[in-house]
Order: sequence, then structure tokens, then C-alpha cells
Amino acid sequence: MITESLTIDDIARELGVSKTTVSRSISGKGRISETTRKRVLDFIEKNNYKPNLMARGLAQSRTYNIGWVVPGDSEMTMLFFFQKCMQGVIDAAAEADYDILITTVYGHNISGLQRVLDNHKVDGVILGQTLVHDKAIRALKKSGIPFVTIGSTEEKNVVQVDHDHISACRELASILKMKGIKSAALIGGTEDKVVTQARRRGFEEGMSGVRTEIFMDCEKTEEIERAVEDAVRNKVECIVCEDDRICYAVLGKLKKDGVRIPEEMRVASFYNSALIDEYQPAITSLEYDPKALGTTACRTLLAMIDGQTPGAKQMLGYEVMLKASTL
Amino acid sequence: MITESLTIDDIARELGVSKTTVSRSISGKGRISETTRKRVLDFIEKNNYKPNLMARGLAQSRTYNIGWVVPGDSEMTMLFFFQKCMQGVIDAAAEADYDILITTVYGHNISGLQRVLDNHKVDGVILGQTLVHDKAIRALKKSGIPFVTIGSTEEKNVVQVDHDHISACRELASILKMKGIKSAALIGGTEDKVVTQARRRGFEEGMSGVRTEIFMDCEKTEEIERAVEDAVRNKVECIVCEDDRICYAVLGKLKKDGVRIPEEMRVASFYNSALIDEYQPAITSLEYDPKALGTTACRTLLAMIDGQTPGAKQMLGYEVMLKASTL
DNA sequence: TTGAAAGCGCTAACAA
DNA sequence: TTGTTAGCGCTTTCAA
Repeated sequence: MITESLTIDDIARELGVSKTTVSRSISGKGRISETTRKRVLDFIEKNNYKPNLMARGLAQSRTYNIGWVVPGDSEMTMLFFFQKCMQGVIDAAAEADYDILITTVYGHNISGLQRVLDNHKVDGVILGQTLVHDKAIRALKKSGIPFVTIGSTEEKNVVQVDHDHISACRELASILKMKGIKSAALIGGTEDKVVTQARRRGFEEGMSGVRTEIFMDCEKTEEIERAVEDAVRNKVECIVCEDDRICYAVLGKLKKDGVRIPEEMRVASFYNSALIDEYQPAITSLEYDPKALGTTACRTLLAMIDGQTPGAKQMLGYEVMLKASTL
Repeated sequence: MITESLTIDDIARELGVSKTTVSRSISGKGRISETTRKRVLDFIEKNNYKPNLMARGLAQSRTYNIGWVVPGDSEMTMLFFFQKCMQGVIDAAAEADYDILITTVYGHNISGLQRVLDNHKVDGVILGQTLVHDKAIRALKKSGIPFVTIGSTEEKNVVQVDHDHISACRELASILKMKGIKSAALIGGTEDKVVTQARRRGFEEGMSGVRTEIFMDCEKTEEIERAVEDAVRNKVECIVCEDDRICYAVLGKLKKDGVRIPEEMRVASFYNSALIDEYQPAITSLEYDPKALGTTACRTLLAMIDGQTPGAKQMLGYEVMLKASTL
């Protein structure tokens, strides 16, 4: 069943033309008469010829692969996000006959990425998440390979695709303020992720003039629950969660403690997902489009690989979803 | 910063030897004096030379990539599983300087995989999940490329790596029987996945002589809840869940309805995960090692790529974890 | 509009 | 033990 695949030479011989002609018919580069072009293409179609990308790659020093880098230790909610992003990347890549080479990193341990870079296995890289002082970004810059990050970074000269988290969070916060909330708590995770910092800043800006309490570094459920207890004790009117995972834990805790939403405590989340989607009452949150993030990142990267220089930062839209939880 | 990389020619010239000598020093193939070998290797080390895998690939018709195929629409619990498997694959692959090209399929829509196959982008493929009448397996067979499946299949001549689900489930079921359970319900999903069929069979075998009720095709939460209601109404003593996602929904439903575990209903799961790990009371379940599955699959595949013919089926171990939920 | 020929960087017979 | 010489299958000048 291992069909010896056709080569460009076979086709040339068969059709009585030169390799060059065949090559040109396929790539569309250079002048060719429509007739011969058609003849070649027809033959290719009929005989189901597929060019050897390895050979083409060697000739043009391209791999037709792009690297997709994600944390190897994501929790549930991030896994979902990355999965959707990746689907966007895959779809956009396929349009250009590119494939996805996946690599995991563990925080600042980027040995996997380094290998891929050293071995020239990809023509460009998409970084699925940005950290503060990101080692991956440093390595990518050093390698000279085109790359784009999903998520923002403080590093200079990096092409980034992101939602405007600061504006989004600011907007959600100020809407809450307009609805008459007099005090609010933000519960967030560690600030080594850029997005976490952005959300905090948006919250603070949007809530200016309102009594706020900030609980950061809440990664474990117990830490989140402790923050909720504090917020309840301090009679905060609304808890704003940095992401859906935190929100999930917050909802669980409030339920456990018999705190009614929204009567006794309002709740909003800076990120929604399947995790909190079906909760009753429905949770006010920001809504993004992870897949679009992936598609945009990939298209941008492909343009860069083709030698273009896209804008440094591309911002995608968001939606504020007001629901019953902040009534 | 785009350093023109060294080629094997540069090294040869620099060292006054032939390309062949350099090539041999690197690959270790053919006889070479230790002295020259060392000289070459030292030079390589010092100048941080990395061979061009594209060129090597063209010469040996290898890509040094292996394909990793997973469903594009997995839910939470499967995402976790695949993530862990994949980490095993990545680690094993890295040892052989291989990388992972990821492709998603949607049920029997395997166009992504087909592209990768047609374009010869990988030297072998690992299928992350097997379906009944799996189109992907057909395509892989047809392509002639080595591949291994994670999960079993009824197809002939397929190298498979799997846990012995039937035995595992049979064992858990019969332990429950020995503990004096007189009736049990199985709640499971659709039987298009091979593993689902296997678990059902194991359950039935292990429970022989006990009154059983089988609720299959439970994919949505409401369907699972309805099954739970039926089981409770029929005074079944124990609910056995086909996987953790189902178990999660079952636990939620029982809690909602105020059914105490294990006093009023015992609960066991044929798969555990973070989803039900921390539940109180602890849930009796089967425990597997997804990462080991990935490593084994990858090592097996690499052996096949090297021309070896491994055993058709590799079974990995499991553990029965008896916990308070079936006391 | 087409073709000849020289690579891309490496491997692998075959000689020496 | 080492070197010479063809390729691997495609792209891309440069000529015709």
C-alpha cells in the first residue's frame, strides 16, 4: 500500500516538459501559457500528485510548520481556552498549507521550545500565553524567528494579539459602579501573568471612587474561599472575579455559606466559560472569542513569515454580558 | 540576530576533513577514529552547530515529526486526559529528537489528518482516541504510515496501547458484588467510543448474578440526571459511572436531591480525575496513568518507525481505589 | 513561454 | 579510517 509517490520529475517526463515548467505551474510564479499550465494541473489532479514538502522546504528553507507554545500545566479553564485558540490557529494555518507543531513550557522552563528553535523545526511561533519577564519571548527574539504572542507583554518590538483587557475590565467595573455599587472586591490569582495585571488595573480604574478590596495570589480553592469570607465579613457589595475558575470557586463558597446572589452579594467575572455558563443566577461577565484570537494570531504570523510587518498590537473586541448576578 | 547557521560543509572545510567524516561523527554510523570524531564533536560543541533537519529529512525521507491526533471537540474531562497523554508523547519523542505535529479530528471528519498524511508531514501517527468503525484508522492503514492507537479497536493489524478496561471494570464490579451489593446501575455515554463499550462489558461481567440497570447514551447533564432519578426510584443500591464527567453530574444530582452517599446510595466511577478527586466522601474509582499511555505509545511508534514490529497490543496497569463512597 | 543547470544541507553507496 | 560522488525532490537564476 506504500505508493511510491510521484515526483515533479515523473510529471515532467510524462508530459514531455521540464521540471521548471511543472514547478511553475504549481506555484504560479513566472510566466506560463495557460494551456501548458492547465495540462500540468490536470495531470496532477488526475494522478493525485502531492509535492514533497520536505524538498520544497529545503529549497526555500521553510518548514511549513508553525510552533504553538502552551503551558504544560494548565488547569481546566485555561485548557479550554487554549484548545479553542489552537483550533483557530489550526484552521488559519491549514489555509496556507501549514501545520502546527506543539510545544509545552513550564513557567520559565522553555527547553522544549528551545529545541524546536535550535532545530529549525518551524517558520514561526505563536506563544499562547505571556508571562511577566517571559523567558520564551527572550528566546524567540534571540532566535530571530517571527513570532506573535497571544496576550500582551511589556517587551518591546513584539507583535501581540490580545483582547483589550484593561478597557474591558474598566468598562465592566464602571458599569457596576453606575448601577450604584458602593464597594467591591477583586479576587485574582498571582500576577506573573500579564493578563492578571491588566485585569487588576482595569478593575481599579473602573472602580475609582468606590471602596475596593483587592485579594490577589488566590490560586488554591482555600485561598479563594478565605478571600470570599473576608469580603463577606467586610460587607462588600460585589465580588468581581479575575477569571472563571476563581468565579467557580467563589460561587461554590457563597452557596456553601448560604449567601444569596444577588440579594446578599453580587458577583461578576472578568472571564466566562463553560464552567460558569449555566450557573443560576446567570453571572455577569466579559465575553471574548478565543478562537478568533488564534485565527488572528496565525494569520498575522503567516504574513510575517511572508515578509510583511504587521502592526505591533492587534486588539480584539469583547462584550460585557450583564446578567442577573449583579442585578 | 539571524545567524547564518553553519553547515556540515563549513565544518568540513574548517577542519580539513570531508563532509562524510563530519556526518559520520555526528550520526555515529560507520567507522571513525576516536580522535577525529572528538575533534569534530568539539568543534560542533564550540560553534553550537545544529544540523538542518530539513536536509537530513530529505536525504533519509524522514520528517522527525510524529502526528498526534485528538478530537477537536473534547469536553473538559477528556481534555485533561489528552493533555496528560500528550505530555507523555512529547517527552518520549524529545528523547529521539522528534517533535509533535498536532491535528484535530471531528468524529469521523478526518480532513486534517488526511492533509498531514498526504503531505508526508509525519513519520508516524498516534491516535489519541478510537471510535467504532474509525475512519482515521482506515485512512492511516491506507497511507501505509506506522501508527499506534491509544485505546483499543476492533480493526485487525493495529498496534494498540490501552488499559485493560474490561478487566479493570470487571474487577471493580466484582469487588462491589463481594461487598454485598444486590443491585447496581451503570450510567454511560454513547457507545461509539470503544472504551465505552469495554466498560459496559466489564461492568456486566463483573456484576453477573446481580440485578443491574444500564443507562447508556447519557451525554447531557439532563440525561444523566434522569438516569439518576430512575436509579433512585428503582431502589438500586449503587450507581457506577462510566467516567468522571458522568460521575460529576451524578454527584451533583444526588446532592441536589438530598440523597446521602454512601448511606442511601453508593457511587463508584470507572475513571477518576481532578473533577471528582476532592469530593467528600471520597469516590471509589479506577485509576489509570494517562501519561504512561502517551509515553508507551510514542516509544512503540518510534520503534516501528525504526523498522521494528512490536506486539499488537500493549496493556497498561490500573488500580482499584476503594473509598468511602461504596463503604 | 520554456528549459538547463546549479543548488538547498545532508546521507550513503562505493572507492581508496 | 577517510574521501568522492551521487542523489533526496524541489526552487530558482540564467539562457534560449
